[in-house]
Amino acid sequence: MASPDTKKLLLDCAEKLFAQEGFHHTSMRILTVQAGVNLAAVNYHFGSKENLLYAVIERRLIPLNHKRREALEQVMQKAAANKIRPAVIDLLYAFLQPTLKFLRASEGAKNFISLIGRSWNDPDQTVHNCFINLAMPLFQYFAGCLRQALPDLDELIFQARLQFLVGSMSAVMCDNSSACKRSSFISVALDEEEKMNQLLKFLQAGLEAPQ
Amino acid sequence: MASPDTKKLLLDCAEKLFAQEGFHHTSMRILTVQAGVNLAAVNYHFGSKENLLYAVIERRLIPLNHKRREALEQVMQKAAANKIRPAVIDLLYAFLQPTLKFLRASEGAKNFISLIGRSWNDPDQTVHNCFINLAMPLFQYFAGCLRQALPDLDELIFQARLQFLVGSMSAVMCDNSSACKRSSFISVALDEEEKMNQLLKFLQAGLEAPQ
DNA sequence: TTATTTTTCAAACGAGTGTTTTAATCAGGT
DNA sequence: ACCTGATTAAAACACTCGTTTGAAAAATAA
Repeated sequence: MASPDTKKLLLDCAEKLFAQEGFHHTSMRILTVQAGVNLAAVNYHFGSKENLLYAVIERRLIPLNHKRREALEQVMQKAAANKIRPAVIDLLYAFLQPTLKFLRASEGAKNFISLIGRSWNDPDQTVHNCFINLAMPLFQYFAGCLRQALPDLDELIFQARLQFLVGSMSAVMCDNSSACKRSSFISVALDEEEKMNQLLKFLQAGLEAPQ
Repeated sequence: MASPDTKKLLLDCAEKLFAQEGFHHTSMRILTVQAGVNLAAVNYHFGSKENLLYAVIERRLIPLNHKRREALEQVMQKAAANKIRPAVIDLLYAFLQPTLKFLRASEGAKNFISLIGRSWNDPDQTVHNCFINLAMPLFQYFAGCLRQALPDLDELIFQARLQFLVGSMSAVMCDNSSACKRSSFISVALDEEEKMNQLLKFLQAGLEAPQ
């Protein structure tokens, strides 16, 4: 274990390039040159380019989703203790608040979040499958919580609204990337906290709209 | 003008493959084999792969956006005649209704809509720029109409909500693709009309939510 | 018919891809 | 010192990519 540097250099650089340029558009040559390591380092340390992608997503998504789950469970427990339904707004907050804290905490987090935001609808199977495998369990738990908060909603309508929710969320996440801003018609935007706050209100209103 | 067949075969096949597999993941070999034409046909008829993408998007998006603009202008004129503000729900309907009709009218339309839905956040510059160039004028008009329907909203908040709207819309559009369903956790879904209807209500509630 | 243009076809081109190989270099243990 | 395993380095591998070429084939015009 002589050099943890090389692995970290690659993870950080890959996180940035995958988010900004896309997974397939990032070649091993560009990646390794920018990271300042040898071309063969990726295959030596991670086995393959695809495994590197998994490592990039895993490194940040597992702790982030852990925080999210904790916050969600807290809301559910509180509701259960008071024998009331969980509130939609509380669940949304529990899901989004860790994301906001996460965005501020680490340097490459914005690139990572943008990578995640895009992965949901990525036409490329590699990226999509990797993301889905790592994100699905928590998301299904989140969906289950929301279902309990909206028990009167028709099941199909609930699922549709869940899809709208995912769309809005991933749009916001993508936007944090500098690459995404290249064509945005929005000149100056809200800071992250206020945008999250607005997303919260938007989603609450949409989810609780009359059928 | 001996063979309009080849061009149409290529456009149809490209529309399908670009939507399902992504632009870069669709090679000229696969494309031309599936279309039943020679490898060199794309470069002969369209000049390049990128020009083919432009042709694919142009063919359907220009008439579709024309319908959308007509419907939007009608809403705006009616509001102006009655000297009232246009209603958010009417504008949303004017934008989405042509899409729904379009989805039913033509065979490859679903693939096309899914391609468009993804293009908004596509990390690939080729796809993204092509889509933006062709879609932006109408979208800015649409945004202007919505702004008139929501004059009391803070400008930055309005722009944020616009972003949420785009996210939800593109999520729904992506979903129409068979490729996107591969990992969807949704077993049975609403038909297109009811989903559009639900999207309408969801967006209206979100856009008109208290600040 | 001949002449001319348009379209198709197979083959090759040059560049770029992820990965593997083989030797060199480095570290730590004995 | 020597040995051993981990890491780096340069080069090559096998492959795919979009595009181009030049001749054959088909369609159109005179």
